Amino acid sequence: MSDDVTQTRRRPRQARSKATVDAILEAATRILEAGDAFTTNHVAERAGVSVGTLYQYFPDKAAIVQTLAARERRRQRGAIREGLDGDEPDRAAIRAMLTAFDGREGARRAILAQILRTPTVPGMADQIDLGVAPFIRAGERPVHAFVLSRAIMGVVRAAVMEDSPLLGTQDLEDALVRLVRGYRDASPKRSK
Amino acid sequence: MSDDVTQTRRRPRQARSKATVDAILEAATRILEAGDAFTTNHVAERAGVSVGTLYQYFPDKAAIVQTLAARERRRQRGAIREGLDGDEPDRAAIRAMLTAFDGREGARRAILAQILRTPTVPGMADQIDLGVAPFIRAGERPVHAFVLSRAIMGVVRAAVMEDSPLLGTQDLEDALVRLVRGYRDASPKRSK
Amino acid sequence: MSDDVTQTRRRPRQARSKATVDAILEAATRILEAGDAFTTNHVAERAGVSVGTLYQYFPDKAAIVQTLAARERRRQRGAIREGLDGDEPDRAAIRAMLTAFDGREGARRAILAQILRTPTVPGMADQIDLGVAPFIRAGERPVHAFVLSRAIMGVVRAAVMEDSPLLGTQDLEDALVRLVRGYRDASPKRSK
Amino acid sequence: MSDDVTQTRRRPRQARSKATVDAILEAATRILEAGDAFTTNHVAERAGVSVGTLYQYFPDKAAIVQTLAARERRRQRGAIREGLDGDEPDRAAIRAMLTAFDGREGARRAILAQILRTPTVPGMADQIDLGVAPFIRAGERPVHAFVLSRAIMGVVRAAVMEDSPLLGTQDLEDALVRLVRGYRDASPKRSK
DNA sequence: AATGAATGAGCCTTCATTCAT
DNA sequence: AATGAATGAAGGCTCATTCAT
Repeated sequence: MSDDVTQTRRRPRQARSKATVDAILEAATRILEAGDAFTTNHVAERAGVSVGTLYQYFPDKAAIVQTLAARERRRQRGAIREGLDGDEPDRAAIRAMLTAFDGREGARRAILAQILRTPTVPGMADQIDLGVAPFIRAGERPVHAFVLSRAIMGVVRAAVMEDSPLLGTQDLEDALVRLVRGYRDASPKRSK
Repeated sequence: MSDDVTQTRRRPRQARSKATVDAILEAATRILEAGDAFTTNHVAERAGVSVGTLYQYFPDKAAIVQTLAARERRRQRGAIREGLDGDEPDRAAIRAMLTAFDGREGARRAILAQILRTPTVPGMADQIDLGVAPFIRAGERPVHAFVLSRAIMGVVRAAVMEDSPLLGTQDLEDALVRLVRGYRDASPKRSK
Repeated sequence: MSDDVTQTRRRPRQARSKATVDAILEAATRILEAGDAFTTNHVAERAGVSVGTLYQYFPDKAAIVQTLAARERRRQRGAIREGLDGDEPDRAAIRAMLTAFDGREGARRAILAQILRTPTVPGMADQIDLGVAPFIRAGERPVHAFVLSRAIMGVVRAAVMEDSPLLGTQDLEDALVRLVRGYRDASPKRSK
Repeated sequence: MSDDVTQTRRRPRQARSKATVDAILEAATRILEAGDAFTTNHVAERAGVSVGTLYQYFPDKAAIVQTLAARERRRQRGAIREGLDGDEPDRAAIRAMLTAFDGREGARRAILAQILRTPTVPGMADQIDLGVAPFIRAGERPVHAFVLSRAIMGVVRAAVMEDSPLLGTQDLEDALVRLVRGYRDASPKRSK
């Protein structure tokens, strides 16, 4: 539906709309990145539009964050998929996740923080599970996908939020790979 | 003992004071639990005291959360220590962490969320590292403590925040133990 | 012109804005005049706008007072300048200062009091010095400008604040002129 | 009445009271001096008594300031009187006023500021007038006492409040003397 | 007399959202 | 479609004052 890429002539308004939405999201990102107060008025101002316009495209403030979060998720998933063909898909996936935070760490961290702060960002978890597919042996039960995905996310989130010096190091990547492989290869002993 | 980060304005020396502080903390817990708006006025009201009284014992709103968080941490650490003597200290520790969230999950989750929401809750990370000591082989580098502790925290947090049905199951406990042991026993291969 | 210390948040470009700002300042004046509690909420209410609107035009409470003060200063300076061409510029200046308080003494007094009460109303003194130029002989040292200007201000302030019956009388004007001329013509004897 | 210096045995309570009052006033002074928040709780605490006790001796906060102000006035008046016998009584008086602010300028300034801030400090003006007696020729009308006293006070106040470098200089003293003598010797010309 | 815990009205300020233009 | 002035509920916090002990 909204994926319609057809190039018709009669979409000048929609083009403009797209530009406006982009401007708003870009502004939101920059504000988050800068650590400035994330208010609708600021976002609108920085986007060069009026608050009124902002509310024409987003029902409320949370919607902006959700959109940002969705974009982030999509990006990650894409990156992970790309690595599926290589000979170390798990490492590739981890590298993808970590790399995502290299460039504009500030913005990512802020988005992350904002997401954590926003009560309703549903579906987040499911999305993550998908992304973690490569880590799991076929046929394993859901609990394993859950544990592995949350474990990795936990480490990445902590590294970003705590501004850890480990971010960007080979050490961290190796450790995460070890985490995944160790889990996969360990015998699922039950408690006695 | 010496880890009480709480900055009380007035040391509650008298019985009445102690009761008041407890009432406030109890009210705060209940409000967090109920998901109601966590405002100083609400907390005070629910505690049956005036805002002024509240501010007589806590310098600001964040201090309340910090106190709650400190209590939680202390509890966890104690539980972990107890398990150190058994024959499966790692499992004991994990069980302790998970069990902590059994009873009043709502409150715990809320406290957790509130902590995440409160910018300044320093030392949290270090505390966590300490608790994770039993998982790590002596002599391992810091990166390992970091990764393991955050991984576990990530899983626990996710389970609590997402209200996962896995919470309280043997499956989850087993999976976490596997995570820890797998990591510990895996050979720390470097990337090529 | 360039002395507008006021830091307006939003420049009132539109007619409505201007009207709003005026309403706020007028309300502030009336409240000060009436001796009512000078709170942002009261000012807004009396101005017939919401607090939010008030804060759209003034960054904080102090800014309102500053604006009022700036207006007052500007008025006085203008009046003093006008008298510079006459044959009794010193008398003209004094008359200007005194006259300023004739009409709405209550308001002026309140503004004065409020200024004294507001910690940060910088530059006030310098402004005064300028206004006192006509009283001083060219080449005199700074101490003289200081003493004369503060002396006059002291008298005027006292008359206004104490609600002196002398206010508006020829006597007071004469006495002030005498103060200025006496000082100017006295030989600057040093102490022995 | 309260000047009764008789040393009876039966005044232990009153002695203690006196000590308490002094402690409170001393604490108030120190707080004013330090620029700390001048609140009744702070004053009581610093005085080593409870707020309740403070309110036992002072009906309200303003009373504390008034007492401080009264003390200050008394001190000044005394100093001025002492100089009346010398050959330059006017200079002596001025020196007395200025000297008063030498030692603990901070406190004086604060008291001054506090006085200005406190709406009801009645009688202040009259007291001042008395002190200025030496400046005025016998038989002059009230307006002259008013103008001269307020002029001097204005200069002193400004010097103190603006923390002028002139404070303590011979220049300032000379200028004030000049102000007084110039006024006294000037012919009281009327306006045309 | 003294204590100090408790009070609560009230202050300043923010910001998501609306709606007339 | 866009604008942006206006709204006002709500929040965190202070502090003079009271009163049971």
